Amino acid sequence: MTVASPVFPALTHDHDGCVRAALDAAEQRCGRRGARLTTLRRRVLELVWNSHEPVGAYALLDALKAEGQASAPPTVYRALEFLLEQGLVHRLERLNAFVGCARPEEAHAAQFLICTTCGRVAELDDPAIDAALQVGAERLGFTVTHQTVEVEGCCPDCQRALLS
Amino acid sequence: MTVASPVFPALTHDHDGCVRAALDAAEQRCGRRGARLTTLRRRVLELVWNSHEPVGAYALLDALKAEGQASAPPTVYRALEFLLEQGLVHRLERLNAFVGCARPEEAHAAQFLICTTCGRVAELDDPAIDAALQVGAERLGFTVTHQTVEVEGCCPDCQRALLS
DNA sequence: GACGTTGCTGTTATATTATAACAATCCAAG
DNA sequence: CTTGGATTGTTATAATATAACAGCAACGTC
Repeated sequence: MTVASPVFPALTHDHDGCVRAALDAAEQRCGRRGARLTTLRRRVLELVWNSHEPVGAYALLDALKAEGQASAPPTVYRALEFLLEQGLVHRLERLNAFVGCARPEEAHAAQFLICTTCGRVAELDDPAIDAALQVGAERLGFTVTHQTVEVEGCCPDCQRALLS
Repeated sequence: MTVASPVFPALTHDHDGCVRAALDAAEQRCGRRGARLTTLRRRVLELVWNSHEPVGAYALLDALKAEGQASAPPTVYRALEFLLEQGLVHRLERLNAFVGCARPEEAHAAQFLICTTCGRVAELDDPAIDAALQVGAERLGFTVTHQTVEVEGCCPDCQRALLS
């Protein structure tokens, strides 16, 4: 079986396993932290994980409505806010969209690679990038509280596809 | 006289000089590139430069209206699009707002330090950060076309102010 | 188990940011 | 001068996000 990848997932990977793993990790993390992963929140997390592409809030809203869940924008935004707080999803600022967090276990300053060809996103957690940022900021006496690092470009799969 | 700073400008710096320098650089750059820095575009650039804080598109729109310029959202967004293309302003994704480019002369991958206390923004052009990103991306076979690096935190001035 | 408190969800309304589409105008090149 | 392309004006609307309040469910305390 193919395992969920921390970078660009294989085009044919066990995505159901991917989602299950994410939901299990979420249950555990919320349990430990005394946070309530309600049915709605769990469902939104699952919807976010349904692809490795970022999902917009209104796409999630439509999905909820489609399955009969009474929903309006705040329904989705509140669930997302919770999931962000718990470190279970990330927000991509350039896209106004959300992806599941690849490493909900540990605290981390994430960086994202966004393939503008296929739309997939890979989450990096590269300490070297983080360090370079900290150093650059410190040199100006600036104290960092949060980083947004989003890199656009072309993923390996799409580069191969474009050559052939 | 205090000179325009590439990082956080002194609280009392020659801001008029700052703006004039930016407009002059813009004229030159557009001249060289055969781009038309029209009255409207020049005026929008000037409004962006009126502070070192990021400005939203609708704030610019209000400013234009206030001075009698017939304006609607497309007026401002089109001017901003032009200025972005020419490398004269940057867009801050986290804030949906715009700042003047500190180094319109040269091509560069910019990083931004956003002070969440005073709202000012400093533009970095730190090759080490750029390099770390390139390396991290290459390691996955990812080709970078654009970077968004926005760091939130507390600037030196505000740290001092908070201590006293 | 009743009760109050807290947090979660539903609902309506609205704010904020951004773009589509087409008409009018300007301007530079021939 | 006129013609073609770029720029601006104008109207309408799309897409993203939040405020405010009401109802309800879960949780601890007695």
